[in-house]
Amino acid sequence: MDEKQTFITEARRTQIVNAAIMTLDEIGYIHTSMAQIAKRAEISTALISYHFRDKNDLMDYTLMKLVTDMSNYVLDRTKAALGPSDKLRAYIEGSIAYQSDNPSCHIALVEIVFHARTADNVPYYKMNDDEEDPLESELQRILLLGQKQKEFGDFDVRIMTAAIRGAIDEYTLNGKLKGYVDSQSYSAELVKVFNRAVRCV
Amino acid sequence: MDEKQTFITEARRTQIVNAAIMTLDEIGYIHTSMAQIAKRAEISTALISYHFRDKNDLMDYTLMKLVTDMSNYVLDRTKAALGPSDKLRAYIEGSIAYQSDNPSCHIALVEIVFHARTADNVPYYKMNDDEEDPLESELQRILLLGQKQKEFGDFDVRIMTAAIRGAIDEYTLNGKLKGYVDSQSYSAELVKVFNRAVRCV
Amino acid sequence: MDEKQTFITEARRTQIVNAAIMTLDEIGYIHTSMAQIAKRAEISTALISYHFRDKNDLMDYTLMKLVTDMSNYVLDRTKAALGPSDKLRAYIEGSIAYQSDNPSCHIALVEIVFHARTADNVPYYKMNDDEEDPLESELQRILLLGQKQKEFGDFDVRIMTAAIRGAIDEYTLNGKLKGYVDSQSYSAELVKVFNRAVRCV
Amino acid sequence: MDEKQTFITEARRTQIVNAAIMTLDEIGYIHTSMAQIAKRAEISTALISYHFRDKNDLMDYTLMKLVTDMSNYVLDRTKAALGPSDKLRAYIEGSIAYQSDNPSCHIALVEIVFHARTADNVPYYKMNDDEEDPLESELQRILLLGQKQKEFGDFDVRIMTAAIRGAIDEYTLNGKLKGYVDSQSYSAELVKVFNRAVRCV
DNA sequence: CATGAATGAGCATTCATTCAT
DNA sequence: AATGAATGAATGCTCATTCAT
Repeated sequence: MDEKQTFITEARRTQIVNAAIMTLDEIGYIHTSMAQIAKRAEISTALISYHFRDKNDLMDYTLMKLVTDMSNYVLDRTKAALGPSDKLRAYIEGSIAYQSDNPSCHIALVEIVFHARTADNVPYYKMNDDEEDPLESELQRILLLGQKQKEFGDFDVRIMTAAIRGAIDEYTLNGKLKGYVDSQSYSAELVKVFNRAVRCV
Repeated sequence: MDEKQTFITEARRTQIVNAAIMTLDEIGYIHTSMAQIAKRAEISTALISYHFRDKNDLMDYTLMKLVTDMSNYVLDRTKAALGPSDKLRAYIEGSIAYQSDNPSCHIALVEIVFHARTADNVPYYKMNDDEEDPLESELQRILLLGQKQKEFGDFDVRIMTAAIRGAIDEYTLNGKLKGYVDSQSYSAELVKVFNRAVRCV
Repeated sequence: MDEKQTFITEARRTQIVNAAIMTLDEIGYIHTSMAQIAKRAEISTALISYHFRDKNDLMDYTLMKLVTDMSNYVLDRTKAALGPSDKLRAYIEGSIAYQSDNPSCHIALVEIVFHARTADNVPYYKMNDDEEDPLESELQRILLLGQKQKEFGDFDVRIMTAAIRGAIDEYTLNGKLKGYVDSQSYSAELVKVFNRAVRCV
Repeated sequence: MDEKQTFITEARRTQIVNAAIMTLDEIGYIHTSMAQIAKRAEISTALISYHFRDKNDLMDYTLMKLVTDMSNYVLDRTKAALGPSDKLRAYIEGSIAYQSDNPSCHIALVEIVFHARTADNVPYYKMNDDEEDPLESELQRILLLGQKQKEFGDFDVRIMTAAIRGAIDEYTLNGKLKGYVDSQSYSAELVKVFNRAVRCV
């Protein structure tokens, strides 16, 4: 019985989170009200309040799920690749492929990150907590490995990490870019760019 | 008389826009209501409505001012630099210096870009209109010049532009980064990274 | 359960509509805000928004109810009367009796008709749509019947209809009149007047 | 000098009143704000406040002008007519002709009468003050004359007055009617109707 | 577990009016 | 005489949340 209830509860939470993602993608964070999410989930708003403490709780949970999904997607590819160069390629290609394969999810993720704020009103994108971002760590690990194996030259790993990730995210954050190149070309060219950047003479 | 009145009006508009920037920085786009802006400007909300058609008008005007300010700041530096490599350095250093010299302005800019939407609910960051971004054009011009003068190698200019700008913006958009490196170090390292990326053998 | 919920909702809507009628009568259309209606209904304004799409929706619904009520009141009397002359008498007496028996309702009706406007800003009283007014139709039917049965003479039915209805409404629309004659005398005299008018030699 | 100022003042008041009439006709009482009137008069709202104590004062003054205009229009015709029957015809025809010759004025008049309220919130149309309406008095005088000269039969003069005036006003207040008959036909038929009604055997 | 009903707080905006100039 | 600037109050409406059922 208890198990069954938990199962139902879990299913509901998933259903709500998926509706939240749809809503975020379709109408953006600002217009994403409990009512809009409830409409898409075909349930009442009160039921959302029942399953999540408040709107913030729902957004946090949704963000977590989105981050985890994306991480798994990319990490699967980097783990499978052999050697730092190949792993770097897998990282870049995987990241951009995720964006174009799951556009709704990536838009939802962006909408939350840039709109949600902590209780003290600190925006998520400014946050500097101790929680580690698995994708960031993975990229750092790849770059360090490359330096250790002398495949890569000398550079500040965290800054290179930031540069690569910024360049990757630009594809979602820059509407004009999408109109100019498809995701595969962008990712292929980015691999070349950072291959050069990483290999100092 | 007419001049004086225009002066008063212009001063008020400036005051309101500055209050809007403060508000966006402090509490974020979502909580930036007319009332909050008015509070910071120490005027009534009705006075904002008197000087701006509506909230959207105020936000657009504010965005325009922020974009223009930042563009001028960076363009002043790139125009002064000689030769593609130096211009590229000036572009990167200028962009990041602006962010750290005018943190409120840059946050306000980010808040508007990622939250504001057109009448058809298209987010500004997804927009793909014909209006050219002077900073983007300048960077493209610099890269083309470098290629023409054989100082830079062969690469897709628009993609390289996107990569550089993404890497630059990462400094504002990634809270952890700021905790790790100061803006000068980040900008210095970024210059090195893209110097290598741009110079193919 | 479903029935009960519908019952509660219907009761609330009725309560709100009645409060709207009271408000219209007491302070007139212009001052009839959601807040004033809510105050009289002793509920929150948000609850009105919950039960009606918007203010216009509430006003339309209220108007419909008022028109229906008045129509039923008068039509009950004309249907019961036999022969054109008697029906005409019943129409005039019924119409004026309704006004004096339900003064709030009739004032509310007048306030809506003369103040409400369509989305294109056309006042209801100027509207010329195809929807038929049951009271107007009934009066036309009575007059036609009288002509067919040679009880009435020759005249333009629609114009006579307008004249009779205008004379009836004058009792509500002319404050001085009420101070001079009671409704029964007015209605009795009107019957005489139009009996003569209708019976041409 | 004083005279000149008074002249200017009077001209301004007239200009404002005319703008008010235009506004009332075009967008209705509810939307007739000081700003809308000022826009049409091509002056500032403050100037309206300077020339009229408040909005109510302006509306009262406008109503007075409209009533006077219409009265003069009709009275000119009834005074010129000879004999009760002819005067009655002149009254009905004149009233309806005014409506169709000065549609904006008549609409403005209706809009004020049905929307404006005294300080104690009594609607103008319900008012029962001692001030006499020159048109009402004239019609009563005509009917009394007819009875005295035995041209008209026996009936309550004030009620007949109300009936005639109600029937006349119906032409403006009933949008469908205008779609069905032109004003001349309506007025001709009304003359016939009340000729019969007035002449008892 | 799920909902309809209900609310208080907040929103952008409009308005008549005032006042210094 | 005329205006632009300014305001407080009020408007219709939306929202996240609560609660009895």
